[in-house]
Amino acid sequence: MPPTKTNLKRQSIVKAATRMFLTHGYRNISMDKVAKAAPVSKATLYNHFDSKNALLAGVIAELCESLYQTITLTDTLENSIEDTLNRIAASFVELIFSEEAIDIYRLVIAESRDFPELSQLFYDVGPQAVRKQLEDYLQNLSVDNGLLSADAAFSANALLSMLMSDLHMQCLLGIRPLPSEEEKKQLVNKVVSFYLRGMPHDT
Amino acid sequence: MPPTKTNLKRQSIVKAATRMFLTHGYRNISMDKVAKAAPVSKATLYNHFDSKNALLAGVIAELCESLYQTITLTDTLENSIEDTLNRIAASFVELIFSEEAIDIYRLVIAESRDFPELSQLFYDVGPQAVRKQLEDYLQNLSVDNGLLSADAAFSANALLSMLMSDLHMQCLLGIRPLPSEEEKKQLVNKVVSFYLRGMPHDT
DNA sequence: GTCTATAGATCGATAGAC
DNA sequence: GTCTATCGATCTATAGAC
Repeated sequence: MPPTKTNLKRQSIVKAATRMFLTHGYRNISMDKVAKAAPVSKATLYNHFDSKNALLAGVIAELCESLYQTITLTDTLENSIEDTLNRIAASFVELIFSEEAIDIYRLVIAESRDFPELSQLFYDVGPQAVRKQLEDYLQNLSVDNGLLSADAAFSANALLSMLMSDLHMQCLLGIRPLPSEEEKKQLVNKVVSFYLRGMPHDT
Repeated sequence: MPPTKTNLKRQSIVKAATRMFLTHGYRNISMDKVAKAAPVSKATLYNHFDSKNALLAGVIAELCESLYQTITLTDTLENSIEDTLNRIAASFVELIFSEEAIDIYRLVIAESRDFPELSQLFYDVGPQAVRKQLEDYLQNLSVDNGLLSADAAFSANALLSMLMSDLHMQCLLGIRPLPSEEEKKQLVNKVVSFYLRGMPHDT
């Protein structure tokens, strides 16, 4: 896709709409405001997106694409279980407690009744992708070492849920700031060590 | 407060607004629609609530009050730890996977940017109240039996977080139906047994 | 494709009669 | 207190000139 003048306008529109939707919510942002911020005329805006709903769909789609690229860079080195879980946990915590991830989650939840397909998209490329990755790792671990029970799905959910804790709820509700690097580090350490004790094992 | 005609009107307004805000979201419901559904005239509506924002605040306040009454009925019998945790877990799961609780949570999140004080109210009388109750129980347990580490707050969070699992996220996103009684029962059993293994203990 | 100007509907909130 | 009627602002979306 060559950077024609039209495509540049489109990028400008999506960029402005993304920022405003994430910051102030879909319902609070009018097409006038998006056009003004892009900056393009409203006719140009409607030339690229048939409706405000279509604009939201485009915004969410691009956000999910970049979200997915952020996620998939966790490697599966041959370290100890504890080290690997710590790395996965740390990258997960880093992801979900980012300003952007919180904003996307809030936006998708707010519009989930009117746009369930966007919720599904977000869930598949975000939480579900991470969960699946961890589940596969735990499943292989079970086969190789006989360390885990057969229920790798439950184990993966348990770990990720504890990493969210109620910190994530508070951030989502906007009643506390995002955790500091130190807080995130402590959270990961506590959860992983708790988790390892709870894992079924032979000894 | 006697059931005067005015109070009945007010109740009717709050009831209608509650149902419509929870079902369709605050931004999608106009004061005209609330008045029509109550049914009262718009002037009467504004006589009881100075603004649409004030109406939302009233609705959330009443919802939180009834939410809190639903929560505080967990008793602290002198049963085994496993039994007690199972009962607390079951009542928590029953609460958070109710249609109404999901709707309130979604509404509060959607409006958290514009009404952080409502988010705070919801958190205090809902999640925080349950968490505090469980934390106190675990704290006493620690003192009495020497069973737990000093960090009762972390332990309480871990249990409640696992009980939410990603089931709660999916329900919040509206991409799956509420869990059946059987699914909730299995979730509680799995989580509590996993949790008990992870608890620090002497043996 | 992009612009200005505007249509048509609906919003939150209010005035004045009873 | 409650009603009908309406104001001014703002919304999504479109028409027509260039």
